[in-house]
Amino acid sequence: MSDKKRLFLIDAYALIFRGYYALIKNPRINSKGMDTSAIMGFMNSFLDVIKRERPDHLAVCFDKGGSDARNEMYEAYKANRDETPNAIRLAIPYIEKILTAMHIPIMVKEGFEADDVIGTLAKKAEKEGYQTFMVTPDKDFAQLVSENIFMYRPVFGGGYETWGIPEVRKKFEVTDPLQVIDFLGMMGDSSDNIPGLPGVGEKTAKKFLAEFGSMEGLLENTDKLKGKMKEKVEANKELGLLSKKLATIMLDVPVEFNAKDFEMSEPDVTEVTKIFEELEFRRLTDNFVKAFSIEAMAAPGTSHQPPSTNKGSNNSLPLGEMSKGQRGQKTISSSAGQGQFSLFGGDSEPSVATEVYSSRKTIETTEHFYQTVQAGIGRKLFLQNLLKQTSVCFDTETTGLNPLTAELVGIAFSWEAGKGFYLPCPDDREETQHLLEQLRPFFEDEKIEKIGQNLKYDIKVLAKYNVVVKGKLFDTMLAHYLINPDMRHNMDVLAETYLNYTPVSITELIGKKGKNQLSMRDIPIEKQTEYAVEDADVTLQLKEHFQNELGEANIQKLFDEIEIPLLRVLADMELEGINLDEAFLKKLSVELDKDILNLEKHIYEAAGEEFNIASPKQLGEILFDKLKLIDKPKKTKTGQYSTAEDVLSYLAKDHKIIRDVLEYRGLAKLKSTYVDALPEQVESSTNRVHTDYMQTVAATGRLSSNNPNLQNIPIRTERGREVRKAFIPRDKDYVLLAADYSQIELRIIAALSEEENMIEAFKNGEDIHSSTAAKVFNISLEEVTREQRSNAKTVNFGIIYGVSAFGLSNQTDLSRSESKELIDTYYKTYPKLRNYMSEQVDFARDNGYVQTVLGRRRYLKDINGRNQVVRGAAERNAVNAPIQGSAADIIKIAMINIHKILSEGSFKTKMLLQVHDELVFDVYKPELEAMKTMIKSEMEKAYIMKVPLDVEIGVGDNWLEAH
DNA sequence: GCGACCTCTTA
DNA sequence: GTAAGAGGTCGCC
Repeated sequence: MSDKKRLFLIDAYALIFRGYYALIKNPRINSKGMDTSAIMGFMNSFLDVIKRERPDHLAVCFDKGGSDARNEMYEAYKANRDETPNAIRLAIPYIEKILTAMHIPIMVKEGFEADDVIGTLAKKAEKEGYQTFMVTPDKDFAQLVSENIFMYRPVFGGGYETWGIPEVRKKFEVTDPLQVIDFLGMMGDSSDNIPGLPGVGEKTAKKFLAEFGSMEGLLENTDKLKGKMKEKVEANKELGLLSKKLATIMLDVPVEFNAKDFEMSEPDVTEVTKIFEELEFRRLTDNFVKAFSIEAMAAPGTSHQPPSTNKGSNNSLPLGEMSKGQRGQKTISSSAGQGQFSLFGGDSEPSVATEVYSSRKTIETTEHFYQTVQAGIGRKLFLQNLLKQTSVCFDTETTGLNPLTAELVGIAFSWEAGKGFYLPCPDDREETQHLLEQLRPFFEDEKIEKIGQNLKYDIKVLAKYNVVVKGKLFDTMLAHYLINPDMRHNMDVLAETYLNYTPVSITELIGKKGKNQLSMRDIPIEKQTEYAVEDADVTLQLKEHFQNELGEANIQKLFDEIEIPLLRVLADMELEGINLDEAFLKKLSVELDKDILNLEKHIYEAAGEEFNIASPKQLGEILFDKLKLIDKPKKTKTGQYSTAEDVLSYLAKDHKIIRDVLEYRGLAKLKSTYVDALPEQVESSTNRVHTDYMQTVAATGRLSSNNPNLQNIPIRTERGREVRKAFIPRDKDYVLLAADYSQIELRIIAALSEEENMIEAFKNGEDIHSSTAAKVFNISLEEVTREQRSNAKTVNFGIIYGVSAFGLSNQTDLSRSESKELIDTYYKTYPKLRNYMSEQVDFARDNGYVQTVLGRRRYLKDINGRNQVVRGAAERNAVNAPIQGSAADIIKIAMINIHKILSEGSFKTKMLLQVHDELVFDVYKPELEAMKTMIKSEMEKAYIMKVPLDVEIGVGDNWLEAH
């Protein structure tokens, strides 16, 4: 890098938009319901640039009031851009506030776009001998690139690329970056509403530039063109010249480049931290500190003093002193000078940095009394005291995350905020068992309420020691899931959000996961105590917080009668596991391998070379660049060719290679995801597969399953279905029983909407899709064709998801207008269904949430949003969440009741799996008839509505047969 | 080794 | 159009 001074000019809006849309699928929402994606996205990029580049000079440039000049030239200019999303408009003042607090120069010029401001400044700085980096993803800026002016472009997937003259030449196939203007003028830009020349796209524009060098060159030489293109270009000369003007970044904005104004200076750390905390940003504080500490190094004289700390001042407790000694060295308050805090050189420790600047409380700034209880008289007294309590929070510490194999390391207890006890477990398993026998009276006391975060885990761990946790339970994770299902529920987040407290981080304690990660057992007992008791203490405090909120949102009943009892049910199912026929899968794997190799051979032959078929990138290049199977291949959002199923299926009938690729894909997926992966997941200690049900992940109230996911085992295709044969009963005395709710979601929507036409059909036991077809097409049930039924079925499902004519036509052979007609007739047939749907949307608009039959809520923050797309999604959620969620509620009730009957009746039959509308059981053969009746009846009467629920029972020697 | 992206599996 | 989890590739650190 040359020793020239460097200026970074940041295109604020471009980075804000990019940040916002990058997170659109998974927007960051804080506890106040504010969408902070745009702020977060922008700040991440911004701090990243500073951290990477340590610029001497920089400015962030905003637009204000749009470009007067361009609006004058062309009134449609940027007119039909989508309206700025609300979240972005709200973000701007925050971003300005943060930048101001950071003392970052902000450039705005009323009546000019940021492009023009940046362009003008870049050129002026160049004259002063600066190297300028324009930080923007917007390719329009390429026209400004020169020997000393560069584009600094964030790329998807992280990192940046610098575009100098060679890069621009290559990207745009031009000799001079100025030709980028001609390029943009020719092909136009829909997002900026630059019209461009009709019929000219990227390819043609490049061709024209290569031949004529510029827009003017092209327009003077239209006689060299032929056919349609000639006519079009000649007819649009004016438009071409205008487009070029619109695409030209102006270099005469009345702004001055005074180097002094662009110098980096010391930020107001307290203020920045305050704003971040208000927004509930956590990791960003790390990044901020990191980015600016480096700058402190580069510019001696600036130093960053932390806000006043009272660290350690009131720590008179023994444990506090221990930790003070451990941590003192890392904190700035104990270091002599500013150099100490430099993170220069790469050995940075972000978590430490956060601590220094955060005003959040930590174990070091909070008075606490955490005590280690060793064997002997102390423990005896502790146990006596423990049994006197009515409500106790506990937390187990183990050697790992798998409760089947993890060993207890210690147990923490707390029943008063700020206080708690830790009982370390001996390394020896038998001695630990002995300790647990002493604790058994506590755990099995029905009268003592047990509080915890993710109690399912602790209950499973203790079950392995034959200890049953009895009595009332309060799980803070479940409570928060009901309070706000769209947020995350891990304890660190909850503590920071609700208690303004940062708990000791587990990674700080045992290291990042991977080769060097320690086990809790390797940590000194004093440290274990701090960490474990803090968890119990924090959880106890969270409980106080959440208890009130449950009442306020009317979800107490749902919590007490569904989620809490279900936790025990799930723990039992997970501990039970399911038997897997490994030999069968092994055989299947060999067969698949043979077929895959064969397909590979055919594909390589057709392609004329060997390549990685599993790489969408390589596959796309072979199919569309080399074999040119199609003129205009569809691209993904990252600019790769799309090789997705629907794209390829469309081509399949004409090309054998495509059919082979699709089959290859199917088989490879099957093999890697299921046939080969499942045997790996067999738990050696039980010889069974134990999935982990997540009770707080799905925003609608459904469960999810992982390690392995047993809720997506193939069934649709013949080859895939084979995998189900590998799920088998415990032994020859057992069979598998599968019980499925038939059309539960449609029944729910029929019942909730009180749509008589549909209710009657269900009551009469009609095939609902045929019945719908008969009504919609106005024919008798007997006259319904397969195609009509199939279309009716698609609409029925579509309704549940909030269908559009567009979506429907994509899924059927129907055209867009036929789809629209079908939907219209459908609504006429079932008028109350439509009413119900709009009622849900209205309810959400008025209340901000929708709810299920049991009152489970889902908050829809975008329901009154201005952005069409985002609001549309919220409206579909308003329709779908109560349906999907009510179905989830109902099967949960059934599971709880069935589990109760099975355990109280000491049946040998066990419930093993839940797949949203299906339950799978390992049934002891002598109990089979009783089970069939009991399960069907319990599931059907779990929740009584105006539509009867119907359950289909299947029995077999494997999961497939049971269907 | 980690994360983004793409693709594919289920209800 | 709703709700999930997982595997392979590829670029980044």
